[in-house]
Amino acid sequence: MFKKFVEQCSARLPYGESLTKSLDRKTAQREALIEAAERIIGAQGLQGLKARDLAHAIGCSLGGVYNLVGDIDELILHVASRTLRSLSEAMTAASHSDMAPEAQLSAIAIAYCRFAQAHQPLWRALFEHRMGRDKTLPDWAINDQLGLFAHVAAPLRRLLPNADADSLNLLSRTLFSAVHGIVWIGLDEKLVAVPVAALEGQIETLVCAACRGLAEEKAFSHSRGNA
Amino acid sequence: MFKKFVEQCSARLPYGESLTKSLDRKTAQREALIEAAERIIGAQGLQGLKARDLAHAIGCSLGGVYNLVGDIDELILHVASRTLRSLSEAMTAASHSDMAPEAQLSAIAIAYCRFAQAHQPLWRALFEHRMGRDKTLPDWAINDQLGLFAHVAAPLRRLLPNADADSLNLLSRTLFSAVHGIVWIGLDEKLVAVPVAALEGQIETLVCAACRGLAEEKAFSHSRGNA
DNA sequence: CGGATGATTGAACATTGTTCAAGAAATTTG
DNA sequence: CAAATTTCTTGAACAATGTTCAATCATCCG
Repeated sequence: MFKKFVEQCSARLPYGESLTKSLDRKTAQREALIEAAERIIGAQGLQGLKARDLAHAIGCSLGGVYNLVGDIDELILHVASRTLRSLSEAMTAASHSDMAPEAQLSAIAIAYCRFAQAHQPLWRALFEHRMGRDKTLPDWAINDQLGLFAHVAAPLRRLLPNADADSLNLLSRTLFSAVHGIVWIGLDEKLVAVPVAALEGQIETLVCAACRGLAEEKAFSHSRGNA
Repeated sequence: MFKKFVEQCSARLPYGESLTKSLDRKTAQREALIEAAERIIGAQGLQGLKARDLAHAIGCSLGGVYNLVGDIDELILHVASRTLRSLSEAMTAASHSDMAPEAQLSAIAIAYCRFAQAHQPLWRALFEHRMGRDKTLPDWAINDQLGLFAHVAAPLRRLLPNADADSLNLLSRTLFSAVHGIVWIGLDEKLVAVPVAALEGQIETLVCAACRGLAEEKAFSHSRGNA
């Protein structure tokens, strides 16, 4: 009876060393799985991701995939997490706090646009993927996404020194989302694609216009703080 | 030999009257199919649309679905077309050209947001749906979507009387996309949802700020017309 | 080595979209 | 009306895919 054995010595792990060794191997293989998934999504989009291809890519059997990861959804979430990390890095790299706030916001937005172009399938996967119904998004995945808005918050605070923290949070999200929308629709092959030069120009135009308009909004701290 | 018969009198349709009658019945059933699909997507989202359910819903066999419509993708496109029509109507209804341009643009944006809330699954389906690979979007579907930008163009022209037509087209698209992005991310259950009141407030804030910023941009017609 | 335990496998299942040969229905012709 | 011809409809079959799990294999301890 294995159960009894475990109950007797739950503190000491059975097969102590080998367990960790096999765990290491498992996490390594899991990493390989995530990387394979990333490659596939990057090349063929979310739709191209097939359990059998993954199994073949990392050299294990079909069932093996499912003891590295609970689910294909979970796997996609891991890829998304990676994508968000590199996206975040790209935005950080473009964000110089010695610029004027509008220029910094523009630069962040342009960086977002470039990243989206350069890794379109991975980037689209971030927003296309819907959890299979009833399954709910784990917290870490949500927090990853919220981190994106943070990039916008700092320059925005400099732009609007009178705004309170809640307004700034909301506005960060809003400005980010606006740029996201422009890029999303601008790169959509479904519609007539906008030339990329024009797209970046539009982003800059809108970000600058919004900045100017926001900065002018008198006393952003109180009267205009819409609920 | 039927072929020979057809060739002999290609002008007169064989089974003349009955052909049109059966065509009528077919288009009627097709309409029913589209409506059923609309109901299902509206209730359960794109993922909930199953060929077998559709067959059952309109009382025909599984195969029958495929001689009303070539494809599930095509069916979704028809539903999307309907959704775009009602969305367009909602925006038109909210758009009063006796308002100040900024107010009109705000009103259109708010109408977009309300429609999206009220018909979230149908609205999301517009942007979530990707054509199965290699299949390409028919022209009528593309034109449907481009029509949305037009709502923004008229008030924008009043706001920026000096802007040339190309700039206006691009800017319409940009402004629309920005609002779209705000709504898309604002309503995303994946992230912490923004309260709807706040969402509408944000839309208004951004649209107004952008309008002010754009209007100030001196001589929008020439120097600043980014490529 | 032998037995116990964990890991891996791949065959089997469930769910889908899609096709198509065969049967049913309808329409024309004689 | 009956036969012939054409069209429509059907649902069984297929292919692709995610997921599970009993059986097999590998590994580790004594």
